[in-house]
Amino acid sequence: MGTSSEAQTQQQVQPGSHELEAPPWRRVESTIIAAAGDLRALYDNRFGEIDLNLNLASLLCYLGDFGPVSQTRAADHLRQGRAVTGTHIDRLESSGLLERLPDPDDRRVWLVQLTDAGRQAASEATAIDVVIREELRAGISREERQALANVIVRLQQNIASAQQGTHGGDHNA
Amino acid sequence: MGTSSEAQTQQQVQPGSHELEAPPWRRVESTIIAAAGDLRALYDNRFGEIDLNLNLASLLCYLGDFGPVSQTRAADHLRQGRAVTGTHIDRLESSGLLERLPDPDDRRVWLVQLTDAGRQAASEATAIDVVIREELRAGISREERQALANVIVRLQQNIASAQQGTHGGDHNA
DNA sequence: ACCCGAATGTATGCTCCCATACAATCATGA
DNA sequence: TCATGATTGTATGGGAGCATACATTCGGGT
Repeated sequence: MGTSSEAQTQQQVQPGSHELEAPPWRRVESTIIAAAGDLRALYDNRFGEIDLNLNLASLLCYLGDFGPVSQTRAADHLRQGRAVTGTHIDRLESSGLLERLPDPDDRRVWLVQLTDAGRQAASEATAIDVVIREELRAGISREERQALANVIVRLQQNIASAQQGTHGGDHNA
Repeated sequence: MGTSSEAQTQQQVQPGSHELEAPPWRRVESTIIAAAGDLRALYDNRFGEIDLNLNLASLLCYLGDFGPVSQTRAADHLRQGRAVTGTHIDRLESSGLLERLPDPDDRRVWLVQLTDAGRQAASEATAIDVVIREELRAGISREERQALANVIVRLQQNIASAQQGTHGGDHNA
């Protein structure tokens, strides 16, 4: 909040009063969504310092931990579409952080593998992640975090069940 | 999601084994982000049945609860930019769910107000929200939900603090 | 009266992701 | 062998949000 001209764009937090209680569905659900947005923004900003974002860094670290894998495998792991993952790999490849090797057993697939620079970037990304998590831990005990994750996982299961009952609806024939 | 050809696109949950533990940062932070994405998708799907999405519905209900307001005020409340809020209002206006009244005291602002159809849609949206929240509550006690929200709010404060220390980086001066 | 900073709503460009469609390739069965 | 279906990676079109830039209008100071 250096300049005042950016203030209204940045939706700065009211110092004293949180406006979270006001609307009818400012409840747990929207709290989670809002927190997730802030979280993602924080990660993107920090990873931006090494010319990455959360998804790029996740991909990089996944490749660092599990050897060369196919793009589809990486996409499944990151819970993203194959197309987007392909473009991510394009970018990281053009940055020299990874390389595509042909799979000797299947001419359709590329085996994606980190380069030395990629391994370096992955370790930097991991370091950044460690720092962020430490900052976020302030005032929150390990038990609380575990309980939090526990409840959220159950929540996710309920979400999945609810989604099955939803049935998009607009898809005809 | 009836046909099996869409299955791989939809990253359906593996019945038996959750693959959540594998990667190094599949921790609380990414759990929250993932859950938020699923949550948003669920809301969007359900609200899609009345030709809305989560943000549109939130805007609608906000207008329903708090009388006519300016677009900037609505944008601040929904934690969105003014531009996007403007386009949302455009859409809802062209759907006949709200109308723009000139502010007699300030010729720059539009006072946005629900129409009868808008009030109807808002009440439908609220009903949908109630149903969803009930589905999501399964197996999660009130205390757990409150503790969850409590921790997340503290987490959000930590995120905000961390963001202040981040300094986007491309902003000079 | 006039001027200059601030605020409102809008247009534009950018990024990110999804969903679909497609060619190439594999794999299975007749 | 060869035909059919499934799978991999990619191209394309679309939706959604952000940040910036802009014209218009307000407000205060001189």
